[in-house]
Amino acid sequence: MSQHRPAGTPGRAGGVPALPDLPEATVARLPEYLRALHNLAETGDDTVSSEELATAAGVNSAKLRKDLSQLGSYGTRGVGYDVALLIDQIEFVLGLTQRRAVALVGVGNLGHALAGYAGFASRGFRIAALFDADPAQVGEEINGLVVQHIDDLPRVAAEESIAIGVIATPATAAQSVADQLVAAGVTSILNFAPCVLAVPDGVDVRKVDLAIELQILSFHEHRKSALTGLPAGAVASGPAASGAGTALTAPATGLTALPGGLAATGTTEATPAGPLRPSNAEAIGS
Amino acid sequence: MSQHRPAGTPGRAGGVPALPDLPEATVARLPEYLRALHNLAETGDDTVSSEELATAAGVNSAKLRKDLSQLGSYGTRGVGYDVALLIDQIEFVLGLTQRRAVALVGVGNLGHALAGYAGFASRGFRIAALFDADPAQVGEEINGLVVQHIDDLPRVAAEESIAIGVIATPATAAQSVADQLVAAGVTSILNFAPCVLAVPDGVDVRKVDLAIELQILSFHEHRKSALTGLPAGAVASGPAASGAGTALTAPATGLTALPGGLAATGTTEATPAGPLRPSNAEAIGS
DNA sequence: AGGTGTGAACCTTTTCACAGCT
DNA sequence: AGCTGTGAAAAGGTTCACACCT
Repeated sequence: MSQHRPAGTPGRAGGVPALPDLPEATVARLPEYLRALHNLAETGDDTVSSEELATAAGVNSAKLRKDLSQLGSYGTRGVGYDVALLIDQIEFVLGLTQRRAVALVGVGNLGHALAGYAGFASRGFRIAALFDADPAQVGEEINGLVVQHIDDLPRVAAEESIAIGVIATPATAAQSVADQLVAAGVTSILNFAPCVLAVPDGVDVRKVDLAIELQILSFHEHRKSALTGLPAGAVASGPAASGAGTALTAPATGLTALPGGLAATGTTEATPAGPLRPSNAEAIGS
Repeated sequence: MSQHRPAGTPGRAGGVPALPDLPEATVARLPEYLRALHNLAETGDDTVSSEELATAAGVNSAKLRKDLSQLGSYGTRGVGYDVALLIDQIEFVLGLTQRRAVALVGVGNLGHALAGYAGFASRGFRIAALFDADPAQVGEEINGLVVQHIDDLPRVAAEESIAIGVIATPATAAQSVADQLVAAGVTSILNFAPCVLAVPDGVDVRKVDLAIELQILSFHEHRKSALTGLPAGAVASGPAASGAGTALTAPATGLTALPGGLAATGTTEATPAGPLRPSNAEAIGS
């Protein structure tokens, strides 16, 4: 969201004891803690220390404790956190106490897979309807749901109280679909199409772009091979010429040969490859 | 990666003119710029201003300029950026001048969709091999590729120079698959399984968890309805009891009713819903 | 002893605002 | 006149280290 905060009204205001504004970074990690907690609960653990839970969630314990303290969370000093209690807390904060209805638009390749993804159901969501613009797809049954025409969206969205939409259409269709979702009352969108969506204020959009993830990895690959391959100068290949004008100086300017400092720009907390390997019954796929 | 930077060696060291350490936040945005640039190139634009490109990529222009300046990029004051040149620059930095070979493990529901995803091919990657542990799947042909048994990974990875692996297996199998990928020489992993992977130093992991994305949206939904629904006190529903001990005080403690300040914690730059709707020929799905 | 909660230091990222080039 | 490149300020996030509770 853009929404430059009105600059006043930070923490508490009236007499409400609320701790409102969870940092966005914390919000993004809570689901990971939740998953780890469910694993622990399955294996019968009653309490867990910040250290254990942190490892299971792939973060460090300081971060975890700070995150949980934001919830005003109830750990016990000297003991740890009550697993069941913490699950309830996080589920409450994330709004998962109700099973939320989701509309999925676009039942192509990826849409099909998403429609059949068991992880949504097991983690708080119910795919309530499938839509497509292609009449050839309409009527098909996937995983017990019949694909409906996108024009039926407003009616179905109202009937099913759908507030979250998933876009799995080609990029060309995505903006139009987003407009229709918003018109139908959807206020949160998960977008798998590789394009930027314009939406009104108050509507949240998250984007997942599969190719972008790979491109980020590619950067790190490039970086690593620049390090190991050629310790100093001598770049192997410049950019593949694609018809640009001026000579491509910048690549030659550097960026390829790194001096000394080793990459700190990484992506994951590379845990020490050992003990903990939380199993999880949830399957992606068939 | 963890890798606490050795604390010395920041920018340049020897005589190399390099500008090594791109900020990770910048790296994560470069692919988005690249996509936007390709759209512009298709529509015949030769140059683009930071303002235009920023809008097309869903960021603000200050951020874009800072990002591009990190590349030592060649914009022209008073004019803008040369589209073709910038494409080359970014592709070079991201290591996309070679088409990188990717191994995909797990051809279930999601794996199938990924194997058929055209966006990988069009954006710098070649799915070089498909693997599965299930003998029933082995031999199946998907999109022109025959599914091989995971045990063949080392051989194939060497033959095809595979450095990037994608995991689309159930969570239970993911760690073992990751180990096998690493053993086969893979140094970057994109993980779709809902679990944390332990990998050695020097291996990058990125994770995409579909349910987590929805849960983050759910939080914002929860937040919005807390705002509109009940301006002051009176929470409608506490957490669904799930067998915890102590009374669930914290939820009652607040978090539900927000005082004044409007949400700034959002997810997207909510662009003003208007002009620009970059079309893009890339399709997710069939 | 063991482990949470948290102020304070530190680092990264974003935003501002403007000098300086074309 | 227009637009990039960039220092400096502000905001946001992470890590440290320890007081304090059980």
